[in-house]
Order: sequence, then C-alpha cells, then structure tokens
Amino acid sequence: MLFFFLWYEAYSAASQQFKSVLLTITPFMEDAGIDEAFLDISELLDASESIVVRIKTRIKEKTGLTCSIGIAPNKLLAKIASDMQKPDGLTTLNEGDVECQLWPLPIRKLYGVGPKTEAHLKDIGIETIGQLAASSAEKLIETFGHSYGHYLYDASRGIDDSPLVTHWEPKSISRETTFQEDVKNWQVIARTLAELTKEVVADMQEHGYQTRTVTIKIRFSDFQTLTRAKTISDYTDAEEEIRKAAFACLKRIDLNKRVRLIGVRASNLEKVTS
DNA sequence: TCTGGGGTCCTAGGACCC
DNA sequence: TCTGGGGTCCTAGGACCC
Repeated sequence: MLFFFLWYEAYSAASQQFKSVLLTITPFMEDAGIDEAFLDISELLDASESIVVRIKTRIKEKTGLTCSIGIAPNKLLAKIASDMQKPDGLTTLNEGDVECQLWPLPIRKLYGVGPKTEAHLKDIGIETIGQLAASSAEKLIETFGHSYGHYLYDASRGIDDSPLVTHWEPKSISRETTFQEDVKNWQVIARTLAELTKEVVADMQEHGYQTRTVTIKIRFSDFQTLTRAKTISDYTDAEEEIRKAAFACLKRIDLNKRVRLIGVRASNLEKVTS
C-alpha cells in the first residue's frame, strides 16, 4: 500500500524535515519533489490509517505544516486520492472505488494528462476519466501512440504497476534563463551561454558527473523554440570542451529574431568513479 | 494565464553498419 | 553491383510534471 503526500507552501528547510519524518516510518520512500513523496507501507503491520495519523502529527510538530495524504494500492491512485481533499486531507482509494470515485472526474485530473491531451480528448468527445475508460485500447494507441495510448488505457482504470523508486541518478543537468527583454545582440547571447555553461559544469563537477551530449535551447520572441545537440566522442567535465560544443550548436541556429530564452543541457551522463 | 526553471519520457527520421 | 532488413546511435521537437 502506498501513500502520497501533498503539502502546501513547503520550503526547502521544511522539506528536509518532512522527508526525515517520513524516513522514520519506512526506508521505502520515493522523493517526488520538494513537497511530495510516496511511501510504501505494505510491509508495516499497523493499520494504515493509524500510521497516517501518527505521521500527520509528527510533521505538524516538526514543521508546523499540514499535509494531504492519499492511501491507495498504487502510486497513481494514491496521488489522485491525495488531491481529493485539499488542505490537511486524508483520502483512501481502493480498486473497488475506481468506478464511483475516479470515473466521474474530469480527464485533467488523471496524472499525465496535460492541456494538450485534454484538448485532444475533448475534441473526440471524452471529458471524464470514465469516458476515457470506455475507449478501446486500439483506439487510444492509434490516437496517442503505443506508449502513451497504453498508459491512458491503464490509468483510466486505476491500473499502475510502476515501482517505488528510492534512488535514481540524474539523466541530465541544465540551466536556462529568460532575458528581461528580448535580445538581438549576439555578444549578450554568447556571454549568457558561456555563463550558463559554467554553472552546468560546476553542477556536474560537484555531483561527479561527466557528459557526452550538450544541447542548447533558444526561444525567440515569437515563442518558437529550437534545440541543437552535439554528442562528443568521450565523456568529459572540462568546461572548455563543453563550452565549445555549446557554441558549435549555437552556430547552427540562425539568430534572425530577438531571443527571449537561452539554455544549455548536459545529458548522456556518466558518474565519475573515483 | 501571453508563458519561470529544472527535469523526464516519447516519437520520428536520418545516418551508418552488418 | 544492387537491394533490402534490422539494429543502434544521434538529433529535434513535443508533452508533461513539480
């Protein structure tokens, strides 16, 4: 059985406290952002509701803040449940509740459905999770592709086999910035790219990663967004080499419009073993 | 929402190799 | 010499999340 915590107005200091309280309950915790976490308490003997009361009390003591909790057999349902009673709530959602609790909800409440998918679904007459569940897998896969179509089919039924992830390595490290005013001056763009690259490299070095793929992102004043990537032959954390790759990417973009945002990302990461 | 920043995953197409 | 299929890597862009 898994929990999800949603916790309002969290600050990083409080976030630490929050996570440490959870870890006193079980090591099976998945960090899901500054103010959210999943807890797998299926191995614990206590009745889940009594554990929840204990956790709420301790979090209140340590941080002075309240949290909303969802209890469910999987992460998807736990997250949706936590959102059902907003401040300081506690909601249990079981497989048997899917039809009466999940299906009446608007599709946007389903994790993974954003504004684009919402609009697309409404175009084909689907407004609730129940209506989504009434669609065939074939239709959804045809419309949304194999992976996402499958996901929607399962998720609309409350099915989620995703495991709890207690530890993971970053896939990429990036920095981006939006200019106060859209810029045309190449010098300013270049200087900013160099600064962002420096920050990315510092971050990589601090956490012991090397990269092979450098991607830059440019957003113009009309919101057109371009990316250019360069993969180099060997993993590196050398600033000069990474900056060269970033500038090689920049050269491939025609800067004929004012630039609103510039960013740089290092991916294809490898942990340095020392 | 006239739109901030740091992430993840997916898809499609092209290049290249066997 | 020509053709084709499959696998892998890389690139670019899109959608979503907190």
